[in-house]
Amino acid sequence: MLTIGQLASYAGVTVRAVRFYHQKGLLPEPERDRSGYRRYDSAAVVELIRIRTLAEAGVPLSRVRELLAADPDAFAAAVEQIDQRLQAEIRERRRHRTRIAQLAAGDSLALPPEAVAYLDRMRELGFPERMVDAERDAWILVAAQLPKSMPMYMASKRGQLEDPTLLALYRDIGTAVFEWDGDDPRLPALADRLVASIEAVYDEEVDAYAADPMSDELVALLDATFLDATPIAARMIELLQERGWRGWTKLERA
Amino acid sequence: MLTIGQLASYAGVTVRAVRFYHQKGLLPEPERDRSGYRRYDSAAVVELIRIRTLAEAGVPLSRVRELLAADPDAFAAAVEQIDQRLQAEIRERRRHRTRIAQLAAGDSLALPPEAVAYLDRMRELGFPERMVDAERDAWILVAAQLPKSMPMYMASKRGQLEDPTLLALYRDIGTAVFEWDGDDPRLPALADRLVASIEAVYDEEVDAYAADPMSDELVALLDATFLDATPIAARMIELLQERGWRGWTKLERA
DNA sequence: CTTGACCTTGACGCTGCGTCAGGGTCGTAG
DNA sequence: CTACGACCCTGACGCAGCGTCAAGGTCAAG
Repeated sequence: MLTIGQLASYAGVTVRAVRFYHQKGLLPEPERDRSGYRRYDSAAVVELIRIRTLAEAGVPLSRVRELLAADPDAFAAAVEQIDQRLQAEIRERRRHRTRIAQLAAGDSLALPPEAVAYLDRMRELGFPERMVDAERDAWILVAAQLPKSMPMYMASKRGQLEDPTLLALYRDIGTAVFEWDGDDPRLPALADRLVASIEAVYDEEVDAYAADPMSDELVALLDATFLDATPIAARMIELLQERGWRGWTKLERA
Repeated sequence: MLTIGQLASYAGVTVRAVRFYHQKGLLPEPERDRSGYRRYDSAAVVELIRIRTLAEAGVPLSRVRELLAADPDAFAAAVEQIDQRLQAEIRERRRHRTRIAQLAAGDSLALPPEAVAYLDRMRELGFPERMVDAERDAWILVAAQLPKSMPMYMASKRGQLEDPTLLALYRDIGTAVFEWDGDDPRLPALADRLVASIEAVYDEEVDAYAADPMSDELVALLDATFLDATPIAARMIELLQERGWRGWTKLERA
């Protein structure tokens, strides 16, 4: 007759695990000897090895109990289901791997590759780091809500970076955002240039964006981010409104 | 300013998760409004999305905290380590899949395929089911301790099944095990036949088994299984001893 | 004023055991 | 005979990462 320690070592599990299986009703409690020790026969080793085999195959213990008692058909069906679960877990891990592979660089935390490329292009063009950071944070918010639209947005933004007029405008907006006060006298002129560029592209862009529209909440969040980020925000929105454009993130003709 | 519910929905997590991240120090507790509600700015959304991105990539929360604060080099090293872990988990699931694939048939619970094949061959040859079951349980014990030796054991056993003399002996032992009493008068004659077959193969088999020897404990366990299983066991061991062979599972010249 | 949707803290539940704590028991060695 | 180390016993807490009540307070709309 075996003690619990011997049983456990034959089956390759810990003593604690054996007691746990007793508690869960997976393995029947054996007779006790006169000092209260559990005493097992060799059949218990076989049972325990069966339990361990299923458990090691990733079967939850609650199902192990069913499986040990199941007829061959039910057993086969259960095995099939468990295999499905394992496959799903493998797919999940694979997705995680590709995801963390993208995390190698700092920006890509929570951003798709095309957004990382866009931010890198901004850096190449000499935009200041804090402007890139602000853009990054805004795009993280968009990517979380509208991941499918990110390629479209990024293609559009990258195109704008290659237009010298727009590029100059962006640079100046960057300077204004980080260095000007809300009452800076240069703001109206900047608003004029911005309105001109909006009017040049608005009609085609609005169609592209309409396919997968931002929720009102996301628009409000991005507007709030802008207002939090710079003292010129409120004034700039006012100036745009005076010029016939309402909003910021999602501009509309007033 | 956002409530906890809005924050959570922007980041795609549950309210409970946000509070949990606060509790774990992953996300700083924000200001409260006059009624005690937490109020968040949009930067909190970005932080929360970062946390969620790492957590979804399978990073344990304790490491998420480090990672959010880590410099790029440490971050890259940590990412590498996490990737290793994911790969290991994938390999583990793959092993589990192959393992449960073997479980499709009942015997293969805890047995390698060659053992299943051996048991199937026994069935083909008309051995009674309970004898096959007894063999199966014994081999489960061996496979748990000496998995690498199973091909060798099974090759040996399968060879023996194809020898007509040994086959007849095995059938008769099976009958004796399940149907005779310990004092059956036919036992001495059966012991004579068994000894003859042992002596025919012992010297070569003993070398094969010596490469990866059974522990004394395993031998004792298998002997105990035999003694538990049939009333003829004790007498048979006696008769073998009279004929110069000690033991059962592991026979030695006395 | 009521309703229903939110917010608050606190506590327990889940898996599969690991790890004390605070005992008793066994076998062997001195 | 006693001491020692290696076992055994039960009971309880701990772990991750939240989900899910419980028992309230708050807010916006009708």
